[in-house]
Amino acid sequence: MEKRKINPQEKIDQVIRAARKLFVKKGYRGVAIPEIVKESGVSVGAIYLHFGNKEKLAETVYEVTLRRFMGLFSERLSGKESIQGKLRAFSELAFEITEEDSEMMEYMLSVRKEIRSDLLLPLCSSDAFKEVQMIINDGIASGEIKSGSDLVAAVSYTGVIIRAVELRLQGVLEQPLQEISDELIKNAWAGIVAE
Amino acid sequence: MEKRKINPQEKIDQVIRAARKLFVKKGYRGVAIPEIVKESGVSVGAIYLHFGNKEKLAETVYEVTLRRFMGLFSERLSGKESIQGKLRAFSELAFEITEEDSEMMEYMLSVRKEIRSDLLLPLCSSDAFKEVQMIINDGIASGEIKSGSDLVAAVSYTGVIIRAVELRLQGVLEQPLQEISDELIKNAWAGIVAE
DNA sequence: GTCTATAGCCCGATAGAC
DNA sequence: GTCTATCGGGCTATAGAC
Repeated sequence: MEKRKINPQEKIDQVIRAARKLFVKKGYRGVAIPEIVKESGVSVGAIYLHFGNKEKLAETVYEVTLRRFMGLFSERLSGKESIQGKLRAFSELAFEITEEDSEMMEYMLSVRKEIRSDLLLPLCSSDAFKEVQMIINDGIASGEIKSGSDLVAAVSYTGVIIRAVELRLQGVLEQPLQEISDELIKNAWAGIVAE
Repeated sequence: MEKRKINPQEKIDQVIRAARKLFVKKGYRGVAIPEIVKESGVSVGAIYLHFGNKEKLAETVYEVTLRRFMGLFSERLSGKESIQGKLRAFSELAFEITEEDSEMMEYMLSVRKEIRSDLLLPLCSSDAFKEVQMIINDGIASGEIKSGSDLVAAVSYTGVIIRAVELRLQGVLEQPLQEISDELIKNAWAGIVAE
């Protein structure tokens, strides 16, 4: 703890942050390694030593971001018991991240199959979506959510939330999402609640 | 009509179609001109003669696709009088294009600011979205849609529809959208209808 | 371990034959 | 008008000094 020799992990984090920022702005192929060098302050050699190549770097950025989001989501979920409360927790987390770490949210929505890697699907279609879908399954089972396809219900609910995030990031929605959070969550819920 | 000399417009269209297909698959920067040559059967020289450069080609692809979508949308809207009917027309058009010309829909959802050009916002945030918002404004004025922010209502409705399209294109939704169209449209409407 | 310098490659755009 | 051959530039990845 007292040793204070420069932490290699710190450099790695700087590279990941810089890379994500640039990927969001210009896309994977639009970002050259020398740009990441300038943005992160870490040299080309160090980047290739730690990440191997550009594609591996992108995959690491993806995994770190995904892990962080799922961690935050789990935290928020704990303690919530009602279906409605869990879905509200998901929505409010999405809104908060959008306002407080818009770069992270923008990255999650913009990751596409630009990279050859087949593993890189848009974050919000993968684990987080599955988690929401399980919550909705429970809601249908308990009768709180109207019966029908559970997938359709999940699409309907998350659609409202994610679209709001997208349009906020694009500047179409000018107020912070927290200010319209209640209205949005009410609409999303109204779409799927049992009458 | 009998002259039958090769139509230059035909070649242009082939290039546009090929370029859009490849842009969807690999992103603007991921596509090299020689690939477009191979896909379209039109030579490098001809492409540069007609489009000037790669960026202009991308802009043309964008404009042509936008114009086509807005045209189809206008057609569908004519004759519809109720607010609910107009919104249904929008939704069903989106679902139909997704199933019958998935490349066009995927392009519309995937166009990002990859190109330097500032004019290229995601299609579904621009004119089509504004059109839907006007319909919703009318609905609020007439009392069919619950009062509140008109933007929020538009976000809520289109969110359900667009998210369904996205997940269908990604293969998460396995049935054709027409089969779940009614359920989706009912959910989207339930989110914003006056009680 | 970390850097800079550069090799090697591929792309966009053009020039000039037909 | 349409083609092919090619140039210059910028990229990723590596080699070798420190």
